[in-house]
Amino acid sequence: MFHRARPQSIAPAGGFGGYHHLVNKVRLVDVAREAGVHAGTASRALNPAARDAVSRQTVRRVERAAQKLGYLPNTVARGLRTSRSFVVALVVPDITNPLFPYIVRAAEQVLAEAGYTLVLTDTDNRPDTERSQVAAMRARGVDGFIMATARWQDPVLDELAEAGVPTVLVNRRNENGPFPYVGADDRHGIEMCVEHLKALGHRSILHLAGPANTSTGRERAGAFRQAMRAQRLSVSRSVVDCASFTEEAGADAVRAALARGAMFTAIVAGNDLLAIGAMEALAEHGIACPRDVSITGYNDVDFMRRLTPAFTTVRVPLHRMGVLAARTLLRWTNGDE
Amino acid sequence: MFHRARPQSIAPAGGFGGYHHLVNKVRLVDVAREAGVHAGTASRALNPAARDAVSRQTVRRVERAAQKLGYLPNTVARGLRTSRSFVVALVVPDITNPLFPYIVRAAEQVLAEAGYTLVLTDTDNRPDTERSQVAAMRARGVDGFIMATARWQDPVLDELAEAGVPTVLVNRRNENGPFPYVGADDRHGIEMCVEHLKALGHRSILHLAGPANTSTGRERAGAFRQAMRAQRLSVSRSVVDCASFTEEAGADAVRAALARGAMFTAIVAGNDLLAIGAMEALAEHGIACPRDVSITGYNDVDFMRRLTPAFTTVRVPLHRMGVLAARTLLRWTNGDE
DNA sequence: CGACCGGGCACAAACGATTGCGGCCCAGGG
DNA sequence: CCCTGGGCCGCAATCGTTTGTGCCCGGTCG
Repeated sequence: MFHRARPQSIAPAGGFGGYHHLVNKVRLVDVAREAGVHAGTASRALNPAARDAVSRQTVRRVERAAQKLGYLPNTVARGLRTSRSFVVALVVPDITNPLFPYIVRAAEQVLAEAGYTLVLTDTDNRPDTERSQVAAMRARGVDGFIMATARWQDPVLDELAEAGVPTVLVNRRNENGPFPYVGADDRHGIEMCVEHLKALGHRSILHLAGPANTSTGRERAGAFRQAMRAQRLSVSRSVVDCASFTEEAGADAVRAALARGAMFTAIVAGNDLLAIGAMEALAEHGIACPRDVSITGYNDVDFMRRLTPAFTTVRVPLHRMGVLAARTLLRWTNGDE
Repeated sequence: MFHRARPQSIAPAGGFGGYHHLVNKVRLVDVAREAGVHAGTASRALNPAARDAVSRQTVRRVERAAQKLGYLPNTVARGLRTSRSFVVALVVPDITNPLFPYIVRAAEQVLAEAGYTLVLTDTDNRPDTERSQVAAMRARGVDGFIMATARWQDPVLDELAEAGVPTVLVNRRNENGPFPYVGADDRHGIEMCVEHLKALGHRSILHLAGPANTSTGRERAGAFRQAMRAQRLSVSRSVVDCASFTEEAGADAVRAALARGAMFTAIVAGNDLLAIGAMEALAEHGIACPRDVSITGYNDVDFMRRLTPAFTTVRVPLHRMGVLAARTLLRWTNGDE
């Protein structure tokens, strides 16, 4: 049950008027004049990489002047000249999916620390908005992309590859591209689920596979089949495909499986959301979750452990993935290697 | 229970090498040459606002040429000349707080549609990183800020106000500033909670108040007192402060209240997370949640309804808040009013 | 003593788009 | 026939920073 709050919007009386953009009027020339040198010299003095072309004292004078005037370099002008923006774009399919905020947050911290800025774009799971957003970011001159939206066959990634834009894939990857990929070892995770369920005595296990156009979907499915065989368990008709990584898709898949009379005592879901959907569908048929059927999830989204019953799930090092993805991209854009 | 997945990172053999930045080599001059006109003319032809200074046919020729060459205007150069970046910064305290992704997503959609780009910065609830991030964004020349981090007394906001940077507050606001604010009507929401609990027969109600340096914390507390008085219920010693909007703080507050022998049959929590923490602390004392004590939350964070027991909570129109905040900022930066 | 060298700095050309200004041409009116 | 006016377009300055080039000067070596 919930109550609904009234929205509210307070505007200051008299509108917005009265502000002029008086921000940051001090340019490099001003600093140079204050220090009594030419702008070019001031530029070198402030640039650690070119600082050795300037005398010790001049560096100090310029620094002091910059400090005094509160100089902030104009990133736009610099970007125009150097064709580097120190901006990277992070593209996610849906930021409200609790999986992504952790990645976003981690990447942003690493990038900010390195002097980069992160722009976020949410594609709402739509390939066409993904395409247009990526184009917009490229026009904006971002230094690179972290893509969390990879599909197994992904034209957008192909274009990025062809254009040679520094790009790192996270969480999902495409079939064959040149891009570095940062993700968890799904094979191992699924393996653990199957072993866990077998140890509990289960023999007939169903897998709810994520969409086949995502690497996570197909790889977990493949891992499931392999793990089942390794455990000498039957895999015939034990994998059912889900249209997307959502609760609805999970519920639908389970309903379909029940309708065709599938027999199982446990479910390995490709995703936490699928697991929740599965549980709901089972409940519709009077099947209780830990009692009649065991379910494992995937991702260990934070609230999983607060649910009743608590799910067994695979924890994915989301924070570390974000960190790693950002670092990998930085190594690339900074030209190391 | 959870299993832990091994992290994994796949780098393409041979490193990153082999890419050169051959992206978007076509400039306005190229388009102009293709169309047989001067760059200035091409610029006007492509700019809807200046298009009427160019003949019908020239516009067509330029457009065709741009299309053919795949011209994308260089946003950086444009930004340098016009001193507008078409970028707005959205500052959140913690993106993993499930409250914010909805706002982020909504704002980003509105902004993208208007040709703007959203840069996200997560301050990790630290005022100093907030300050430095805002400075960095300003140097980058963003057109405006959407701030979701407002504290009741907030020097960063004061600086933005003094500098005249277009800024809109969302979800939280500061004590007295000139900035438009978009949020829900907390007073009304809390009122509904109190009425709801009273209708259930509760007379001794405890309020877990959020931090006093946030508007949401203090306003909900004020609303609680007012609503209690309106219902002719006692408010003496019925408000207990929490250090932050976290489960731990909620649990601590309830433990403290129990320790000092507070009597209550219901709790109005300032936040869903506080509500969860409260429930856990009660459970420690053998107090069951819907049976012995009723709890209401606030925000209707998505998973609240999956918890057992399901909480009564106040749904806040997060999406609409994001939309409204973005629109408000756009009106400002576009100079309307 | 002249030539050479190199540190330290000024000069000016980029980067790519926008925009005020002025010139050209043609039509229409005096 | 000349002048004017307006539509259309080219010219060049401009945004603020980076960076290649070259001058100047003091010192050292032959």
